[in-house]
Amino acid sequence: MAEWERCLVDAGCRITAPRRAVMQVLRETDVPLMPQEILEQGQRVHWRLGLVTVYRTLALLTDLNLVCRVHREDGCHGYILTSPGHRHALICQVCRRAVEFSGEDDMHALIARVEAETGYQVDDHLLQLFGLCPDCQR
Amino acid sequence: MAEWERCLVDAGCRITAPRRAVMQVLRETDVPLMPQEILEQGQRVHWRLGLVTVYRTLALLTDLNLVCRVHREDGCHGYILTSPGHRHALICQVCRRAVEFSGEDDMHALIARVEAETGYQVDDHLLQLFGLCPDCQR
DNA sequence: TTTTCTGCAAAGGTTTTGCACCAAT
DNA sequence: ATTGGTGCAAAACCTTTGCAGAAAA
Repeated sequence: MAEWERCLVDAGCRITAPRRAVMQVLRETDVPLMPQEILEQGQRVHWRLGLVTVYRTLALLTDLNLVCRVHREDGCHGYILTSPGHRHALICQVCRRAVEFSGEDDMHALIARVEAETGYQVDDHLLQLFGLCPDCQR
Repeated sequence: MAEWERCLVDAGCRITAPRRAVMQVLRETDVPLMPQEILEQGQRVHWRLGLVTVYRTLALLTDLNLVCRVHREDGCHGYILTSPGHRHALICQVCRRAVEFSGEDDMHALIARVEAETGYQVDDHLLQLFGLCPDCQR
């Protein structure tokens, strides 16, 4: 049984065809996909898949921290698998291919400084980088 | 004439009552406001203000870099005045009060490292911090 | 007077909800 | 057999667009 399936079972959830389809689509991409795109690709795996179920599945997987949501400047959201220990996305502005990176060391330095400057206690952060991937630089 | 008015005139735009109302609301808050909230507060200044005009004004002010948009975890957007030289928002999760901070030095270090690791060329970044402001820590 | 701006209404797009049926355990 | 999940339809939102009238320059 795959790790994500164990995770769902432990949470008291069932393993279903729609959930398998969504996970399969997400495992096959390194571009953050929007719910509509996940639907279209997922229907090639499970033709009865509906958009509502995609939303509900993404919400579940996000709660379980198996999937994370990235923000786009236009306000839409894309979803990619969560990579353990790598929490931030770097997204190509041309082909939208995303890689994740760990920025914890530099972030800790920045956060400590901002906490000292502002008096705020920082609990969470949202960091995304945008640029050109190696292929699109040519 | 206020600086923001000069900025609009230079861009070939007119100074109107709805635009004054939106700017006044934004100058009186340190919490990022959603368009609907800007409408409600702006109507106390200019009762004819409509939601469509709020959106159009925010788009204009954002284009002119007088106002910046912040992302919330729930997917909504808030708007606050742009502070020169301070590009990132730190938002209190209890009272939503926001301060801006400059993180350029640490960000440059992080970006240089990520560029070296991934081969991407990084052009832009989205960074927001969330936590507790001094008042809400008690 | 000329051009831009505004407000309304309507459309467009994304996300959520209600409900009856279906499927996993 | 039970409980949770699914899909459809419709609702609820947020945001944009078309257009005629109003206001700034």
